[in-house]
Amino acid sequence: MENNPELYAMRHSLAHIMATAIVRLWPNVKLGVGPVVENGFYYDIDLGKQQLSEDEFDRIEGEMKKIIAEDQQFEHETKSIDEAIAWAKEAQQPYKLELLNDLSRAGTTVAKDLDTVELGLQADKDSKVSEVSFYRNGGFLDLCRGPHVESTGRVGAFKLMRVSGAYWRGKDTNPQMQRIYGLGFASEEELQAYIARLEEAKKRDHRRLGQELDLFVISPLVGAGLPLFTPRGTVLRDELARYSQQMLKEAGWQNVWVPHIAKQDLYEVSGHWAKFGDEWLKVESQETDDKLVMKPMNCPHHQQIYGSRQRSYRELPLKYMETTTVYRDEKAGELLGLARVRSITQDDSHTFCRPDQIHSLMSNLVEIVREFYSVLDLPLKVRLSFRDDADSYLGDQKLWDHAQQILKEVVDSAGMKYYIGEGEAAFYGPKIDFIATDALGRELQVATPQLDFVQPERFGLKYTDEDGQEKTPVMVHFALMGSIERFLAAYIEHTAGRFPVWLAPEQIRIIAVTDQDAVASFAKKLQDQANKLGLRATIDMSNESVGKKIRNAELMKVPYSVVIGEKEVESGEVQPRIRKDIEVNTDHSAHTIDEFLKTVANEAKSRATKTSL
RNA sequence: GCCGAAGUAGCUCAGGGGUAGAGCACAUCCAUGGUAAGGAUGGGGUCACGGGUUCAAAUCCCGUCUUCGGCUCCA
Repeated sequence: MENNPELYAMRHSLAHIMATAIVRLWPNVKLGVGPVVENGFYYDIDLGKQQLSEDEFDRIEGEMKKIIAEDQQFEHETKSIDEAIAWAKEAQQPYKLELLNDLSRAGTTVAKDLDTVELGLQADKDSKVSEVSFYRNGGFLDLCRGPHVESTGRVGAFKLMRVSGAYWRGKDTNPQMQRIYGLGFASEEELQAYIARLEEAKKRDHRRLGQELDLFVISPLVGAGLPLFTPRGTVLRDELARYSQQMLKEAGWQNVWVPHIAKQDLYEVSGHWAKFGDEWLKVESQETDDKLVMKPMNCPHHQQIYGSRQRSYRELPLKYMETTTVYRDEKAGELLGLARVRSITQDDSHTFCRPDQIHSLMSNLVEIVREFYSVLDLPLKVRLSFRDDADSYLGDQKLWDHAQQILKEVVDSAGMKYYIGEGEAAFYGPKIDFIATDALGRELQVATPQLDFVQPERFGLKYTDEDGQEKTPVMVHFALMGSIERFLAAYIEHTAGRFPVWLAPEQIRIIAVTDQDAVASFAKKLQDQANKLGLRATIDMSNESVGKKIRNAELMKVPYSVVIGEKEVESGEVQPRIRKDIEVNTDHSAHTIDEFLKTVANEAKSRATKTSL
C-alpha cells in the first residue's frame, strides 16, 4: 500500500468522506482518528450514549455517495498550533483537542502511538510543533497530514464493513469509541474481487476445516475455549509434538514432567501473581488451606527442579523440555477457535545457562525454529519484542539493554529480516517472537525464545562457577510451536487441510468396490501391510457407489486412495489415486502393493511438504 | 471484559404471532457398483437457555450463555 500512493490517498479521502457523512447525520459526533489500513480505512467516532449499529450503514453509505457526487475539492491549509487548538474547542472536538494539546506540549502525541504516523502529524521527536496541517472538503475540516485525492469524486469504490469498539488511543483505561471499518479500492471490480477473496479465505478457516475434516470439537458442556481433539486431530497434535520434541532432544534437551496445579505461593515468588491478576483458574482443596491454581505457565515449576540441588557451571546449559498443557482464564471475547483457547498445550522448554552461553544457545534455538518451519513450509515474520519505558518490567535496565543487544545480534547473524516491537516484551525479559498469519491475515505468535534474568534471581537459583563463586544462571524460555492449538490454527489455514503425508490423519484410504470375500480380504491384507510400515490406512466397505467413496476420500483430503475390486485381486497390483499436491514431487510409478506402500512410507518418513497449494 | 452482529435437525441454511422446512449427513432396504454425489423409504428439532408481553411466542421485548467481527490482552 505504501508503494501505491494513489490508493493510499483514495482510502484516506474515504475516511474523511465517511466522517463528513457522519457529521451530517449526527452533528454532535466526537471524532477520533481515521487512518488508512490494509484494504481500506476506518474512523473512530463517539456518539455519547448512542451506539451505532450496522443497520445504519445504508444511511451512511448513502450520504457518502452524495458527498462523492458533489465532488468537493480537498483543500490543504495550515494553522498555527494555537489557532488549531482554538478550532478544536470551537468545534467541540475533545479528542482532536487532546491530540493538539499533546503536540503543542511535547511535539508528539505521547510517543509510539499510531497517532503521529497515521494522523500524519509530522514532528521530530521532542521538538514542539508550531504549525499543523488541515484538510478541508466542503464544510468538513479535519486535522490531517494528507495526502488526499483532488476531490471527493475520485475515491474509487468503497463499502462499509463493520463497526466495532476501539479504545481511544488503544488504551483500555480510555473511553471506548466506535470504529467503523470500510473497504476501499480503486475500482468496483477490485472491490468485488477482494470480497470474493475474503469468501475464499473463509473456506480455509480452521474452525470450518476442523469440523469438515473431523479434527476437533468444542462442547458447550466442557466449556468455551476448551477444544477436544478427535482421533484425526490427535494424530496432528501427536506427530507435530513428536517432531518438535525430537528436534530438541537431538540438541540435548531432556524431558521433565510437572503436575498441572501448584500453590499460589509459587507464582508470588516468580512475579506472575502480581502481573496476571485475572487469568488464574483457581482450584479449591477440601483437605488443605493451600490456595491452588491451574498452572498458566511452566517456568516456575521447571525452576523448582533446577533449584532442587546444587548446580555446577559444568552442568550448564541445563536443558529441560516438556509438552504440557497450561490453563488461562481468557476472557470470553478473546477466544478464537484454536488460535486463542483456555487450555494451551505448549511444547515448552527452559534452559539454564551462564551469561557467556546465551549467544550460542539463542543462535541454536533460532536455527531450530528455522528448520522446523521450513520443513512445515510455514512462513513467519520475526519480531524482536523489547521493553518500552513503562514501569511494569522487572529487573535491571542494564541487563535488559544487554539482553536486547544479544537478541539483535542473534537475528542479525542469522541473516533474518525482523522488526522491533517496543513494549512487546515479557515482564521478565525481551523475546524473539515468530509470527504466522491466518487465512484472513491475522497475526498469530507461535515460536518464541525469551531471555529471563528476573525469575532465576527471584527463586534464588545458583550455580557454582569455575572460580568457586555462586552465581545466578540466566534462563531461556523456548517454545517451538508456541502452543499446539494456535500452531494448528495457522497450519490448518495455511495448508487448507491438505496435510503432508507424514501428518495426514488418514494416509491411505482403501476403497472396496464390493463386499465380496476376496475383495474384503485383499483390502484387509493391504491395510495390515500398511499398518506394519507404521502407516495409517482405513478401509471403506460402506454401501455406497465407488464414485461416492472416491468423492468422500477427496473431501477428507486423504493423500492416497486405492480402489480394490476383482481386477486388483486377480493382478495383485494397485493403481493409487494421489492427491494432486503430493503427486508433484514424488515418483509414483510403482504398482505392486509392496512398491506402493514403500513409496508412501518414504514420503511419510521424509516429511516432504512441498505442495502446490 | 468492552462495542457490534448472530444462535432453527449432526452440518449448511430457508421460514416466521396461530405449536416447523430443504439439501447433505444418519438408519433400513434395493442396486455387485471401477476413479468426485445410484435409487427408495425412514428416524431425528422445548426453533440456545430463563423471564416478560399476548387468547396464542420459535417469531416481539428484557436478561443469561455461546459463537462470529473488532478493541484490549495474549502462546
